[in-house]
Amino acid sequence: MKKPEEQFLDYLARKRLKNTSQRMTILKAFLRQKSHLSTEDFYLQLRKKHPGIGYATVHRTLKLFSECGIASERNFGDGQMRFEVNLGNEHHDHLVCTDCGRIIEFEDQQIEKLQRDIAHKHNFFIKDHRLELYGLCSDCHATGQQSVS
Amino acid sequence: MKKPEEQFLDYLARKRLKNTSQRMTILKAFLRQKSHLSTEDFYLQLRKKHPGIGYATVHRTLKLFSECGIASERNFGDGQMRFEVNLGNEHHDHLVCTDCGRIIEFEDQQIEKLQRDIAHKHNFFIKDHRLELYGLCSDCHATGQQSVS
DNA sequence: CACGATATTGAAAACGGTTTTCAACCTATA
DNA sequence: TATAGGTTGAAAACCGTTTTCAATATCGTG
Ligand SMILES: [Mn+2]
Ligand SMILES: [Mn+2]
Ligand SMILES: [Zn+2]
Ligand SMILES: [Zn+2]
Repeated sequence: MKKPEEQFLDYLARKRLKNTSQRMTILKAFLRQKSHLSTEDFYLQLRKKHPGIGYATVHRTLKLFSECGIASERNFGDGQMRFEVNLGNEHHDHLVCTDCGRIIEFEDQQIEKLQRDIAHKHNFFIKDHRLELYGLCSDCHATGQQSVS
Repeated sequence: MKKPEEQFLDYLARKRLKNTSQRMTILKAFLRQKSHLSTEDFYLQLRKKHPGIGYATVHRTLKLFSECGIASERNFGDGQMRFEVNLGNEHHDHLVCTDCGRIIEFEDQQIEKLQRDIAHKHNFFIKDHRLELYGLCSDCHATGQQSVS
């Protein structure tokens, strides 16, 4: 597995795109951030240290990360696109706490197998899938209460 | 299981909402339509026979259907909200053809069980989940070609 | 039935996240 | 350094969803 930095630079070269200071700044920040951040949240974080970089550039660069394979776009149904770093290339799915927003990742080979079985049964060619479990994480469940809103 | 019409009328009564001709027209049309239609598509269909009914009313009424339990909102990641009639109350998941838009429904108790196991393992309380398999349906796969776009 | 309180309607505007536009600017190459 | 062409940030456009608002309809009550 190539390092993310390398993978991104290779992609830029391949597509005759340019290596700019903004792109490198965003890349470093992105690799350091916790994952599953929305574009907006990531931008707000970044802006603290790099107030000169515009939202549009952040947005475009995150899309580049996704195109070159070092990031994945996620959509947890709250109307915001989220991005996460691809560590290795293992697939995983998510538990999403609807109270505190916590995201827990999981992988289950049995489920993946059963999905392939279903697709096969319908003569369906799977290109991608998404499995998300929504509910309350251990912290939010423990109290027996959802946060007062 | 109560009939959808009845369930909707009960809901209106319970919430002290009014039984209007628009709502009844939309209800009848909705129960007749094929499921998984976007608000826009449903509205365009409806407008052919009932040009007087506005988009806002359609939108609001579909939300009412969802609230009273006779419909479910779906989001297949194309940026459009979709609605489907709840036949009975059985849960199901979807195969989504990314080429022709065909939706195939399925239900798999093994997967549901494994999901509960995962939630339990993380001490997570599941309120809802979504599982969608994206790819090519048998028709679109058979040709070996995606449609020329 | 008529009244009046209250809910509903359709058109248009507002909303919110995403994407594009554009003129100034930068990068890579020679 | 000169040039071609990609990049940038701000602002505007976009697009599906939701709200606003004045006119209208519903429905319990007299
Ligand atoms: Mn993840
Ligand atoms: Mn369905
Ligand atoms: Zn939580
Ligand atoms: Zn298809």
